[in-house]
Amino acid sequence: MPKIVDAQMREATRQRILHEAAHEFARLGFDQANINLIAEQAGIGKGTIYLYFTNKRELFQEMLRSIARTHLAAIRTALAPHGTFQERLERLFRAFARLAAEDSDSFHVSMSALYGVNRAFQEEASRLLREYLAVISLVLEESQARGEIQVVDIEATALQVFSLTESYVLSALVLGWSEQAITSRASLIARQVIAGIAPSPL
Amino acid sequence: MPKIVDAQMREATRQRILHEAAHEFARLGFDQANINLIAEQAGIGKGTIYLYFTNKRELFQEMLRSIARTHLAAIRTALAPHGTFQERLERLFRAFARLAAEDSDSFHVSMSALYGVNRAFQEEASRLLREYLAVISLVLEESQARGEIQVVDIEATALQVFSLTESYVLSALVLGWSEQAITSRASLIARQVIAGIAPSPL
Amino acid sequence: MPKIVDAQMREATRQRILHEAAHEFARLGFDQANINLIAEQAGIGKGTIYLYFTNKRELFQEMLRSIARTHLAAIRTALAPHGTFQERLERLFRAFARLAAEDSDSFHVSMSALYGVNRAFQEEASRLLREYLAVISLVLEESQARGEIQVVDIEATALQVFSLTESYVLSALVLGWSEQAITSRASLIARQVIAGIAPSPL
Amino acid sequence: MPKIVDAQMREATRQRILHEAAHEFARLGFDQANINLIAEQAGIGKGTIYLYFTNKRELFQEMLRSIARTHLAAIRTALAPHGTFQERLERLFRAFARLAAEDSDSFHVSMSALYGVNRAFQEEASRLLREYLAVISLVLEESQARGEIQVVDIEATALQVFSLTESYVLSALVLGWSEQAITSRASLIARQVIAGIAPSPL
DNA sequence: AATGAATGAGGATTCATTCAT
DNA sequence: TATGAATGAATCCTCATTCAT
Repeated sequence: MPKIVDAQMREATRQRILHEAAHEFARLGFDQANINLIAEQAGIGKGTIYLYFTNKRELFQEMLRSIARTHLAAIRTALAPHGTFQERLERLFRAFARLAAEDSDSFHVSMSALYGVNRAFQEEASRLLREYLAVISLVLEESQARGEIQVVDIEATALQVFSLTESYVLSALVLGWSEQAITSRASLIARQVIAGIAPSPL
Repeated sequence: MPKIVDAQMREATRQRILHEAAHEFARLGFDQANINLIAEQAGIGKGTIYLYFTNKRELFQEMLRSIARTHLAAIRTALAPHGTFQERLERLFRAFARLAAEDSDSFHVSMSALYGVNRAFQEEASRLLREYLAVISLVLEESQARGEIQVVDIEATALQVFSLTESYVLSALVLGWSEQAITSRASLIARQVIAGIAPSPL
Repeated sequence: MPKIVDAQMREATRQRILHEAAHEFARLGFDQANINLIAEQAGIGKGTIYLYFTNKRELFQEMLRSIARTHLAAIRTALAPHGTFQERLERLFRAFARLAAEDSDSFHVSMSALYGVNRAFQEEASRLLREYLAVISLVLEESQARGEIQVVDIEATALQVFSLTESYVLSALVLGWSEQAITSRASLIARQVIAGIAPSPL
Repeated sequence: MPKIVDAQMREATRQRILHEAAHEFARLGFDQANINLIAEQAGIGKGTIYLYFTNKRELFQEMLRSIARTHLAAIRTALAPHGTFQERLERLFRAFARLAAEDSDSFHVSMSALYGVNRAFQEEASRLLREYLAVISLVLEESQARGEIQVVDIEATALQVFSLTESYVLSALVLGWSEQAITSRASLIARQVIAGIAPSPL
């Protein structure tokens, strides 16, 4: 069955390229990243990369989608429907902190796409953000149905939750905080989100 | 007094360059932005830009500092010591929304520097972030002294406030929300921040 | 054996670049010489030149070394240890005249490096000059050992010999003399050098 | 008589420009030399230089002619018709060594024009060389008329004399010899020239 | 399929020169 | 006459992409 082996090899190479691409794009940004270097670090010839991806831009977008899939999976797992709403939020927060710590390349690249100025990728980044929000919104709706919280504007609230997790983690990274320091605040943040969503009288 | 006129002209030109630079850098990012085009749009020759800024990099940094000054001024005004803590926070949130709406170029560029991957400007961006946080921290300390809130970790809390304002606003921009839509939630966000800072028992 | 062919092709291309470079550098000098034009005249794309040489400067230095090797080989052949000292000197003089006539580009470039003001290459040029002098010095020592001449200061004398050959030839070129006109004086120059070295009483 | 004062001032400024130009051209060569810097060091505005010289090229040529005049004057003085032919030659040799030591800028610039590759100035340099040779030729003719020497080809001999002085001095400079070391060989060189010109039987 | 030598578009920067003051 | 701010032509070099092998 050489075909299957070939297909596996091909997929393995593809993943290796995506991995090294993430590393380089995270390190230098889209423009400064060097295709030749990515190929070299992936252990293939520089021409070969074009057998897997149309061009640099396409490589970047595929890498972005790949990262998005990983992140979304982590988000979905974290938000799995067991435990209280607060526990689910805490898990989400910790998941982000872990992602940022374990694969900071992916995290940086993803953030850069979202907030970076290169409008060329804004559309893709926007789609990415909407997917994130969709997952969070789903949880909000569930929790509302269960009477755990009471939300007026689901989308806006989802955005708040997102801001309070991904952006908080990123800012902390920029300031050089440890994963430990970030995670230790998970519970507080979760409580704060809930407080903001279902405010008790001041 | 031709000297004053000249100095005024010079400053006007400098500002025009900075403005167009912000536009281009916001549109295309640092690498893709074209110095020649910036000069052209500023109505000057391409060599002239180098009479005002040492090189492309310096232009970018100066533009960043210029934007930071504007943003910091807006932050300081918004956080001026009158009204309750919640009112001050609301004003801060509205100020950010307004900045983002009125000069989205500046906002994007500033965010890109903070969260973008171009490590070349990370140091400057980090300094910028610290300045933002310093202003917010000051207000937190004041409010704590007045007994309005009770904060354990000032710096971490300031970061939360920052995340919940600037990042929220930016995400909303990415999603294409109107300033109206963003501003209308100012009160809620402010309440949420306070809830997170001085949590009432759940 | 495509490898050998490739290596041959590569070396051929390299030589073609060096040749055209010598032509352009001789025509316009280091600064005015145009890399793009050199590439074009060598029949390759402008990027290709950088696959063979790091940069313009490196190209110039390599070209200089290449010329130096050729000149040194000619000098060594001319000074081969057969015939009288005067005959060897005559051969040296004729060799220089021939070099200047056959590849005036190389000759000009080499002289320019020695006497030109571009300090950037002075170190390399100085090394080049010392190599020339070393070869001549060797012959002087041999001839002295054989009792043909009597020299007090070998290095200074070598410099004299060098001046009276290379510089004389170059000046003649500047004045537009023919190789014929230059060569016809070889015998006289050789005699003069010997007279200066081993002066008979006036 | 403000006119005379003005004319004097103008001439003084012109000389200052020429002096600084020689310094810069000697230091960096024609292309790398910076007009602005020359103006600055001459204590005038960068526009002013164009009130004295049409353009950079013209400035260089004027500077060359100015240097040539100085050198020719030194040559003529050295070769003044008193003393034996050998004494006159010795004075010539010492004069060159002194010129090279006292105003190395001029010496380098002049050599660079003669032997440098920038063909743009070759015509001017050639003219310069011919003037040098004309003066030397005159002396040769005189000395021949007096029966001091016997020369077959005046022009070629003049070129030999020139090579043995200017080029020797320059080569010595390149090798870092002191003026002392160079001058001390004046007598020997002069004798050698005469030996070459009026060879006694070997 | 894999390779990497060759390509050339693209752009930041310098600096001689102009000209309004 | 003197100035220097403004100009833009000119060019080295990088690197994504192609294509012959």
